[in-house]
Parts: sequence; C-alpha cells; structure tokens
Amino acid sequence: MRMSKRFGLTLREAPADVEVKSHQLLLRAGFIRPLAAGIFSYLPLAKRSITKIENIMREEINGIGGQEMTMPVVHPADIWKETKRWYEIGTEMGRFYDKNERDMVLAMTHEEVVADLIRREIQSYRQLPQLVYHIQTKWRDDPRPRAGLIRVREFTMLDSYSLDANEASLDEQYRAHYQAYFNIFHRAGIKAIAVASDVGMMGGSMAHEYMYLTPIGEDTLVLCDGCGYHANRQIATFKKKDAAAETALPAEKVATPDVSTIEALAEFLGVPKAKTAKAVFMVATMREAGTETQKLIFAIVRGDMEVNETKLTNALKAHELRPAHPEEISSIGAVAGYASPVGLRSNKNVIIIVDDAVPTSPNLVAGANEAGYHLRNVNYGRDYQADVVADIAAAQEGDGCPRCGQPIYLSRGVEVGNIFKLGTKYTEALGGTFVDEDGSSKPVIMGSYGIGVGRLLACSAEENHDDKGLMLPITIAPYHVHLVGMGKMEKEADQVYEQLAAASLEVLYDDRDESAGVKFNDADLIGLPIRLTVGARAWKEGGVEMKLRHSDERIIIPLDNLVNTVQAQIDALFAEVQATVVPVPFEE
RNA sequence: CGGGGCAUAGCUCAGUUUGGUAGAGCGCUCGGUUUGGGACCGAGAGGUCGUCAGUUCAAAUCUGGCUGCCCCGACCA
Repeated sequence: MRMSKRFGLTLREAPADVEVKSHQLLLRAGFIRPLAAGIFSYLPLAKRSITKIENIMREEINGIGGQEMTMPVVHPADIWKETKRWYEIGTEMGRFYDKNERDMVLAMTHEEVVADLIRREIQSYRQLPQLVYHIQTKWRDDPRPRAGLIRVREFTMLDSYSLDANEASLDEQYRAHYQAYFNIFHRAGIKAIAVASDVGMMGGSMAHEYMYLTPIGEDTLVLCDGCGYHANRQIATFKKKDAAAETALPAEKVATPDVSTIEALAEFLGVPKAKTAKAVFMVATMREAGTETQKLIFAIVRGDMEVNETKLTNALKAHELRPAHPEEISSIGAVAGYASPVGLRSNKNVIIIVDDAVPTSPNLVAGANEAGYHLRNVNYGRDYQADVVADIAAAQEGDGCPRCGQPIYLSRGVEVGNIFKLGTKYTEALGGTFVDEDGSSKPVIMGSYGIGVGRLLACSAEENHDDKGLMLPITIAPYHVHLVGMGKMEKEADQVYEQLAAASLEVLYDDRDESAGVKFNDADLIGLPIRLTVGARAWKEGGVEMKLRHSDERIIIPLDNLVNTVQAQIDALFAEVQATVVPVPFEE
C-alpha cells in the first residue's frame, strides 16, 4: 500500500479532551474516527488489524470445534418478549418499529436467536454437543461510553454458544473456551487473567471474566500474590478479622454532637472504627411473579468495612438497588447520620440486613436514632435482630485472602472477554428441547462466550505502545513492514517496494513527498513492527536499513537477499508472539 | 441519572473578564528551494464563533433554553 494513496491521515495532535493513551494513538495514527459518542468508523488501518484479530478468533474457536455462522443484527421483539428480557432490560436496548409498527430490537447479544435456532434445528441428543459462533455487530446503548474503543455503544463481538445435553459436556466446552480465550489474548499481545465473576442478569452457574490489568480499567479486582486468588471485587470474599470476644455490656446512650460519620465518631469516642456499626440505606426493587415492589434496605456493616452493592443485591435477591433519599430514611424513624437498628419502628417495607461480621462483634457503637446521640455497647441479638445476615462487605486493600490469608490488594482491569455457563434459561423460555437417550424431553444446556473485537484492539494498543506511538504485535499490526523512501531515492524505493510486493509481503510504503522527519515520526506512530529505509547511505553499501519498532538497532540488509531476510524477520516476530501462547491452569 | 468541564478554521488553541469589522501555530492549495527525525521562502483558500431565543444601536463576548462532546460517579446482560 502506498501511503500517498491511503485513506486516512495521521494527526500531529490528538483532541485535547481525549485522555486514554490507546484512544489518542488510534486517533492520531488514523485507525479510528468518532461519529458520535461510543460510535466509531474503523479506517483502513484499523480494519486490517480487526480482520487479523477476527482471524485469530476463527482459528482458535474452529480449533475447539466451533462452526461459524452469522446471526441477524435486527431481531423481532417477540423472542425477547419470550425470554422476558424485553421487559427486564432498560434503556440499553435499542428498540424501534418496522413499517408495520412491529416492535423490533437491535441485537445486544444473541442468546434468544440461538435458542430460537435450537428449537428449530435440534431434536435429538445425537445432534449434541454443538458449538456455533459468529463475529457480529451489536448495539448496547451504554449510559456512559468512554475511553475510545474500550467502552462503546456499537461494537463487534465474537460470541460463541455451546449446546450440550448434560453438565459434563457443558463443562468440557467451557474449559475448552477457557484456554482458547487465553490463546486469543496472548496472540493479540494482551496479558489477561481470568477471574471468577458475578453471573449477573445472564443467570447460570459459573462465569469467568478475562481481565486486562490496567489503571484505566473500570472494574476493580481483588488479587493475592500468595496463592494466586483473584476475583472481581463485586463478588470477592475475604477473611474478616474476628473481633475480640467480650461479654456484652449494658447499652449506654452518649451525646455525640455533630458527629455523623464513622471517622468522626471513632475519633470523638476514642474507639477503633471496628468497634462501630455503619448504617447504609438503599432502596431495592424486588421482582416476584411479575410484580415489582420497592423496599427500603437498612444495611449494617462494621465501621471498618464498606458495603459491597453487588453482594448486597445478591443477598437480597433484588433486581435493582439505589441509594435512599433522606425522606425515605426518616419515614421509618431513622435519623441519617445517627441511624440505628435498635428500637426501630417495625415496618414491613424495611429489610434489615447485617453483615455476617456484625453478630460476632460485641459492644459496637451504633446510632441512637436521635440527632446528636449514639449508643455504646450495642449487641446483635440482644438489642436488635436482622431479617438477613449475609456477607455484604467489600474487600479492601490489605484484607485477608479468603484462600490463604495473606494480604490481598486491589487492581483495576478492563474486561476483555467473558465465559458463562448459561444453563437452560433461554432454551426453557423458547422451548429449545431435545429428546435424550432415555426418551425424555429436556432443554438444551447453553453456554455463551464473548470477546469484544474493538476493545481487544484498544487493550493491545494500551499494552503495546511507547511515547512515539503504537507498537502492535506483528500478529495484529495492519502491515508487517513500513517502507520509508528518503528524498531523491524515489526510483530505488519503488524498486524495493515492487520486490517486496511481488513476494506478497504486507508492506506500507511511504512514497509521499515529505521530509524525513515527518515520515519517521509517522512510521513510529503507526508502529509497524519492521521498518525498512531506502536511503543513500545504505544504498551505497548495496542494501537498505532495517529497524524493528521495539528496538533502536539498525542493520543494513543486502538487496540481493532482501525478501528472504525480511521474511525471516517476520517469522521470528511471529514466533516471539507464539511463544507466549501457553496453557493456563483452570481455576474455578 | 447525579457531579464537573468544554463547544471559535481540518487539528491545537487565543479572543469572552470590560459588547464595537474573526485571530495565531500546525495542516491544506499553488510556485520555488530543501531532503536521515515533524525543514525554508513567497502567494492563497478556509469560520452563519454548536443551536434557538432574549437584551442591545451593536453579541463569539451578556441572559435563558436546547443539543453535542469529554471526565468522575451510578449502571454495565
């Protein structure tokens, strides 16, 4: 490809309000252009990288028995109504009418379509197991797109769906994906870890998220160097420090004027935060048998801990949680800042939920439900009861690892993929059944597995760059070779280009009438792995200069062996990446 | 949905405080000189100042509404 003909410019500067490095560089190098928030065009360079990423995905999923197909982007709402997700999903779903005013949906995922296909195509256990996949555009009207390609609204995703007759068979496919996904990330130049994750609205029995660790990540992970434990903070457990055993002392009201935070309270009374009880008020939306009810949630954790909203939601089996308004708090007789479960007016619209560390922590300081006063020596069981006792506290830096007890630490990560054991939720809803060996009719067991293609490119760019520009690995770089022709060497450079092109090497040839500085800087910005320079210096010695993007070394390679030398370098770079593709032990 | 910021030429930004004929650098076009790390000279093109309304003799500038974009949080199948 001649750069004089290519569509898309490089930019000297990135827009000022773009902060994430991969976003800046992909814009500057002319890979992507925004059309609207979270909606991008992929220019020719990005398209080439994306095609390569998709081909890696194809190879890996084909390798575990996948069959590629394409499912529609536009769905009739009917199938989404059948699984109820039409009603459960809010504004993230793109909805519109066709010309006959039928409800239509823009695909955000394809479980419904797969389940619909299952009910049409799968009749017998003899047809199972199956693995189907596609690489398709999806629309999720995310409330907040951010960080360039990391979080977008329109995106392309590899998603595969496993179809099994029994759990053991599902487990086999699940584990096959577990490794295949690592292979995809490694081949794309991304170091990812798999963490156990919340199954969320997808339901199902097991899920892993693949996380690329980076400070710009939007998920918080809990990691342990001692034993390798890692989990999304949403579900991470930890060893709670036991409180010292004490005999319960009589409760005692103390004046605590203008002390409405745990920090202030602990300081004012001269007690550690662990000797206090923290009250958090939320409003939960519960869904049962098609009806929705709102309940005020009074959650209590020890003062040295924070509430984990995901754990809280799961413990309550709530559909949705939001912070309570002050009026809602006072409506049950609680006083914000001095709230207490003790002597609370009984009210069936309130659920009191207590972290499991609280009952074992005697003599805590709690509010007195009276502005300016707290109660000392509040004891669970004697002074109040909870509706639910559960683990609802968030793991924090330095807490004990739930497996080995060593201190854990927190890290941010971007979710680059996920795998789910879905179960039969969708096949049951849509009637995707088969006749098993014993003659009985059963729903097909599904798994679903996804990787965002653009996000993968962005994460690889995030991982593989320097101050000057991108350094994508050769496996996904748009071209392998960046050929730079210096001034007055046009004829010679053309000749080299023809020679490389004739050998079918992937070459981006900078034949523009630009100064050397401009060309070299653009080469660094686009960051192709191998740079060849046709200049007077090397030419006199009968060769061209070769430099790798990730090295400062420049060598002169002789013209008469040009293609072979470059090809050998390409092979070596591929081998380097391939060496990172290793088996990863499966961890639940 | 809550909080913050921004919107002037393709890009980066100045001009807004104190209303008075639209600016710079880079990029782009033409001519010439240069040619191993964002070169130089000369001549040009390019903006209804996001949008709608209001105040005013006069609005990029003051006031209000709306829209869009970025960041933080909530959310994230």
